[in-house]
Amino acid sequence: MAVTIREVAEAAGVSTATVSRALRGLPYVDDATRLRVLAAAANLDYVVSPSASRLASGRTGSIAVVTPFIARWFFSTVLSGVEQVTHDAGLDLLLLGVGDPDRPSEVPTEQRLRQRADGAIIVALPADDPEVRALLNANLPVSIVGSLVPDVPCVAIDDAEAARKATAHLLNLGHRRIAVISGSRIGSIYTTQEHRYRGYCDALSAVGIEPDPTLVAFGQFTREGGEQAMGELLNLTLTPTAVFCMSDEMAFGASVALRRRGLVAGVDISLIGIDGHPQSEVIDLSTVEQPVESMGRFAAESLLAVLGLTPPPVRAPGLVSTRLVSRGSTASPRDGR
Amino acid sequence: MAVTIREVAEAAGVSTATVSRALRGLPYVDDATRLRVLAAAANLDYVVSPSASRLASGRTGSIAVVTPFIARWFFSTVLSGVEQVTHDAGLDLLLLGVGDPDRPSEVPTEQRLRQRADGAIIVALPADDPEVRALLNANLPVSIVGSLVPDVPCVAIDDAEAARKATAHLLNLGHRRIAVISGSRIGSIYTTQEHRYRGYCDALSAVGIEPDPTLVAFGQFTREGGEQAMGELLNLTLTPTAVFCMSDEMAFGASVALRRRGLVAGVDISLIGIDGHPQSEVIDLSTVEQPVESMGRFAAESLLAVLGLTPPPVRAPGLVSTRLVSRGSTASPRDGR
DNA sequence: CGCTGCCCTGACACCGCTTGCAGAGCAAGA
DNA sequence: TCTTGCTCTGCAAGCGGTGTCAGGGCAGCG
Repeated sequence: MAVTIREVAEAAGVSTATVSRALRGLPYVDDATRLRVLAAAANLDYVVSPSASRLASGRTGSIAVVTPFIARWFFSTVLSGVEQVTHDAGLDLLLLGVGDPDRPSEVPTEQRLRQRADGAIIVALPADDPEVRALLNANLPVSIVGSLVPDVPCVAIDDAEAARKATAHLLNLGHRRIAVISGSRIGSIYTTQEHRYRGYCDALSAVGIEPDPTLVAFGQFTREGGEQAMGELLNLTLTPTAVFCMSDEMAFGASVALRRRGLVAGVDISLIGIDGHPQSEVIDLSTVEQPVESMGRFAAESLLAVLGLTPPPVRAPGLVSTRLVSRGSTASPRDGR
Repeated sequence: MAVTIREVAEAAGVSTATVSRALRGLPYVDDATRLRVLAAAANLDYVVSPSASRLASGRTGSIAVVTPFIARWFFSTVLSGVEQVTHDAGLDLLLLGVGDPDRPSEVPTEQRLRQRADGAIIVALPADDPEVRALLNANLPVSIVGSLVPDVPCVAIDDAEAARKATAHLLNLGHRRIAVISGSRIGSIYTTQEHRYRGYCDALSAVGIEPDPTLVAFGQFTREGGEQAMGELLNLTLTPTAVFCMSDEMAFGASVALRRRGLVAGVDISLIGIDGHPQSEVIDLSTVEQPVESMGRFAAESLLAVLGLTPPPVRAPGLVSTRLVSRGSTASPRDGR
């Protein structure tokens, strides 16, 4: 069926071992021989069988991305960054969803992962989940996007700082009653929201404001959730003059809630998110931008480096910086509020 | 290192052949034996080596998604649908980007694809591109999202009809000078825009309006492109009263252009897109919705059926229906315009 | 001229699993 | 009792590469 290394060997008049060496650019192959082999291979449209190669060498030539979501902007953008790198490096990219993210028992086991990839990129999975931890402890090369774990290459933003920036921006505009739309009420395994909540509190405390628990709503990091959370905040007797949303998507939902009540973001209530989602510009939403695609690229590059396939990237892993983008959705509070 | 089938065989007191059969649920294995094997395997944390299994059986147990984009909403949403299905079926999902989409010479060759996947899902790639065509002609099981190709399982919307719906909606509201924001000026290999342009023209012709070439702008199917295209339309001496954008993302850009000039969609100019992008609700954009995630799921299910892994899906492949969603961005033209 | 050491090459034993084939055991039918 | 036909199991030959090892050729050196 498919053309095998043996046929190439025969066509080039050498042994299969030599073909293997020539094709992979190993040393100790005469230039003339190598050329003959390359020509024969090209001539026959030969492609090495990855299965055979994997079996024999133990290397899979592919890396896995383990992620709880695929369609959401943050995740697909990370994925896109990863793909650019793996594509250029000639590696296969295996996409492993985690199934229902609220029941993360679907994290692939180390054995399963190791059998199909040389390394894995873990996107925004909680490092203290037992299954994730098991993966990290296993000596499978891993690179992480979205949280910091000691002794593992990571890319993440400083969640607390990003939240502080956003909240401080609102404070600087003169807001004092600032609500926050967080993820889920129950202590989620995802730590992002806790860090961001801390940053929010820190910013308030810094100007002597006591965080008000009634000004916390929960939006599940989804647009719909953000919409509902904003609805709840608007039902308070004393409504906030500004809302810090822990993600742009929730801010989008919040802006829908505002519109439904005839309110305008940046006029009646200020709104800020975190992400730098492309749509934030569309609705003129202030936000704290994070370089998501390069984070994906960087995670992949770090992993390749760990695998010894490339020299290590110039920048050291760790925290990447965020940037406040002030747009029309944030303004000083109106008089009398 | 890893546990092999031999160790399981030994632990269960049977041959490797029996282990293989028992684990895969093949017939002709005594129930008691099967149970013993299963227990031994579980006990040892055994996972079959996919490389070995692939090499021996010729089946890879994985399917490939070939796509020009990953981060864009339509594509990541399709991908998400596909992943749900492959995940449930226990198949590996290989993600193959096409590199720079304007130079689609990076479409993987049949040989390369066949070596690493049992079948492929091709997302929104032009069926008349020579490399894509080569893939389709090869007898590798394939399923297509986004265009219709004879004798291949496909899911797509009727692009012309969707465009007709959108345009007719504007016409019904009383608009007569309706512009269109298309993809790229040069005859792109992607046929989507041609079909949608035809639908636009058809709708106009149906009410006796001659399509006006000066009312066509090009937005590359990106937000930025849509913004620029709308800018051009607004610079016309005789500006349109409504604009049909061939995608929601371009409509998002268009709405930014409007805002920058202090215009309001649905008041000064009507705007409609195609997609049903979740953000369309956020900016109150009228659109023609397509069921993107289920399209991905359906493509995957069809492929599994072709591979003989599942019974064929109930619904026949082909065109899926779209739904006009009328929102605030479309309204009757103001008097005097 | 013989020896050493370096290139280059081929033979061949795996890698871990699947599968065709053959054989054993056993029940049913002749 | 002897076939016949099942069910169940093991043997062993691959699948298509990789990597170790040994060997041949040849230049350099004593």
